[in-house]
Amino acid sequence: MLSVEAEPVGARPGQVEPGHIESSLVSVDVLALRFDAGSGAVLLGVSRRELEPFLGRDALPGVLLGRGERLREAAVRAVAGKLGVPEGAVRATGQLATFDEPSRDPRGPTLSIALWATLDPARSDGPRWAPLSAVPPLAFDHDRIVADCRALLGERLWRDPVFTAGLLGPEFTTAQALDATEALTGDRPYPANLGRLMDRVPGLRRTEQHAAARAKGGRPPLVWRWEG
Amino acid sequence: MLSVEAEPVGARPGQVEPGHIESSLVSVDVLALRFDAGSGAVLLGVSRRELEPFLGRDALPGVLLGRGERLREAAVRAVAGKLGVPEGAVRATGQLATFDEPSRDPRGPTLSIALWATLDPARSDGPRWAPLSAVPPLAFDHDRIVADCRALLGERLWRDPVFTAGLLGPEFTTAQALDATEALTGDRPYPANLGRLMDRVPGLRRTEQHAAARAKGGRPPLVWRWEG
DNA sequence: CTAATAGTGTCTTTCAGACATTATTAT
DNA sequence: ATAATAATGTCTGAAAGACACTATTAG
Repeated sequence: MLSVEAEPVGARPGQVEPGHIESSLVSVDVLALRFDAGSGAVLLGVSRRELEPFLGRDALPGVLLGRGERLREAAVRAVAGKLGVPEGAVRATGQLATFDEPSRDPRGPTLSIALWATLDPARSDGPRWAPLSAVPPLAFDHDRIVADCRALLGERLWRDPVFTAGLLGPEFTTAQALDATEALTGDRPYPANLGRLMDRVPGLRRTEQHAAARAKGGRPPLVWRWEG
Repeated sequence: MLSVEAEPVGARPGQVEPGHIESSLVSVDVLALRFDAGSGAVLLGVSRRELEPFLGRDALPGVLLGRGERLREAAVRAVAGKLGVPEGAVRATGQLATFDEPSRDPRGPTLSIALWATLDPARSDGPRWAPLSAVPPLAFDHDRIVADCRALLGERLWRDPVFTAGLLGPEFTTAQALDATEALTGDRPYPANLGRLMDRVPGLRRTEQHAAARAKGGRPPLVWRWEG
């Protein structure tokens, strides 16, 4: 299974000889998500490329995985280096999928492991954030990565408390929950139905508090909070 | 917590200097599944290691990913080289999760990308197959990989027609469907309930045919078939 | 008051879970 | 007939979907 083993000899492309390791490079590309409570938008962090290829184009923040480095370390490094987000602002990370098209990077075959990262919006302001529902064209195959992974993120919301709490923060209103759900799934649920769904999320509690009313008037929304 | 699940971000050791690329090796480890229609067992292909480390122990079939090689190619190569299964016997493959514990291989940091592969049982006989419900202790962290991925396989059955058709073959009986579901999820559904679930699987059709009766007598089961 | 926003009650449909009952076969 | 195996009917409860109605705020 590893390089030091002899593979059965036969003319197969991609064959690895013992001692002579020539592997694809591994990059970690991050869907860095930042929930703006004010507008209710889920923002995706993008970075302008300062090198060829795709110089000047937007791209997902990504780094090459270092030897012995863990995926989430690399994701934090990417978010810090490419978006300027301090490491402490990364609330949680997790795997999405791996993209292995050999021609996805013109410099040579590169594996891309896509991770999500949820950020604390108070500590991750910066220049380049795009609403997840209107991401500009990106470099490499990142348009495809975003499209594929957006569906995965939509499935994860409310099912994975670590992701959901990381995205929405320690407390949030029903209105914000509706906005975030719409941003990730493309579909806005009915308030009553989302409320029942949230009642069943482990660790999430409906409080008696109401948030401050909005500028335009209207009943103030309920506050939800994670316990533990 | 499962490695494939979300992780909160904590303290991180180790950094990588840019410009000096020294990446972890990438191995592709395969959960090669073979459904034995006779016994109703889902069998996992394991290979005995012929080199250190873990000499003589069983392990998942795996290979190092070659430069520019696709994950699917590597999975087919692993199954062919380590299990002796001809390439044409691989019906389908897909991603499961990535395991990035740096110490998972004593020879050095190695990323493991776990894939599933479904095999044609008629063309993939061989020496070492273990029921998925009774896998022997494996080398490296493969026990953990199997445990984590078994849950993912259970979720995929009936939801992913490519996986399900690859596992069960072009046609199968209700009894076999019950057995396969029990093997992957650990839970045997009621026949009526599984029948209704299968009625909703796209591309799967309940036929009017009955399979040959079993040796012990009893009503012959219905045959299900994929269309297209 | 009205407009805007949000929460609640409830009906419907879908789906999973759990049987009891009926059907078909070998012996 | 009896045992073995499988299919079917039906009841229950959980969950999603859809909507009408009520509640609370700013102006």
